[in-house]
Amino acid sequence: MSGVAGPAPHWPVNIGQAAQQSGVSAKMVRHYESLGLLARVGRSQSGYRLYAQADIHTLRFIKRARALGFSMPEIAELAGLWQNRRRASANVKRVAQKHATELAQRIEAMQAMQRTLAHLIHCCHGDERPDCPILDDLAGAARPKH
Amino acid sequence: MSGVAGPAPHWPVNIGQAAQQSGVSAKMVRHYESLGLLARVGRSQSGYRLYAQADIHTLRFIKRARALGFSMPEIAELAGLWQNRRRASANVKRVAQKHATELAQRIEAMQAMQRTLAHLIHCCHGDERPDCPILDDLAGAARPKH
DNA sequence: CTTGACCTTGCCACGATGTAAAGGTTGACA
DNA sequence: TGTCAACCTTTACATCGTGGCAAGGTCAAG
Repeated sequence: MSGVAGPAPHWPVNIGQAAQQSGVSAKMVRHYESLGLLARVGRSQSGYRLYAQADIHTLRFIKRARALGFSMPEIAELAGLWQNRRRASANVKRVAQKHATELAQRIEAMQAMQRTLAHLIHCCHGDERPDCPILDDLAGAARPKH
Repeated sequence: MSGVAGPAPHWPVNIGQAAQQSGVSAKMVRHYESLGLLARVGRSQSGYRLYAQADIHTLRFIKRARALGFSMPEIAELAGLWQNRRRASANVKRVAQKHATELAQRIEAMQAMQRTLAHLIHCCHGDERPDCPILDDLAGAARPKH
């Protein structure tokens, strides 16, 4: 089963192994736990955290959700739904839809910036002379559009 | 001259007026000063900051550059070029070009997220049943593409 | 017993902005 | 004169996700 390289570790594992298996840094594993995203894991006699395979799955879930840009509260909600066998997929879809909408808005804002930038860059001859439409715009020259 | 509403203030003005005239919050005016973006302004006998019209222009410059997504170090560089009469517009253009490139990369990353999200959302029927391709994806189902 | 790799907790940093606290200044008004 | 509100001052803390460092405990191998 363990498609990852290396000898199959014997479970449960310490945080280093958990980090390696999940691709999440040990630091962030602790952080997720402190946020309540990860159920509090067991501890060894000496206080080391002990992770079962289910915890690794959760960590991978979080990592994938982060890669899609979900915020931590959103991930918390998604993880809750994930572990609830009686969930309605509509709830999951709603969270994803909301995130997608916000993402689209941020993209649009950045694209607006980029359009303006591209225009200014296009207008700037970019030589040794000091005249520069980019600076003129930033200075609020508010010069007529044409 | 003062196209902004209200009676023309008598210069120099306090930070509140400067904030209002420039559209930058008083908090951020102080912050920009601490970053060295704004030349240290004069002070009244009682320690109040005093702003001349040139300072308002600089604040508007910073605000506009922020609106285009430039970082504070980039704005510092741009402001330096702005105030240097012997600048080469090529330097300005280089800064803007670099920013535009980074912006494009971030936009692309977010669009990649959005494409995946849109696909997953499309696949999720979003009803009361628990089956959900969104959660399946997050759980690393890594199901075959078809 | 020592060494080195691992783990623990806790604090600081980023970037840009907001909020809040605790106190000084100013101007108007009774 | 006293008072009050509006303004200013500095300082500290919050965001969000991540990295790094420090001081110390644990464990396994030599």
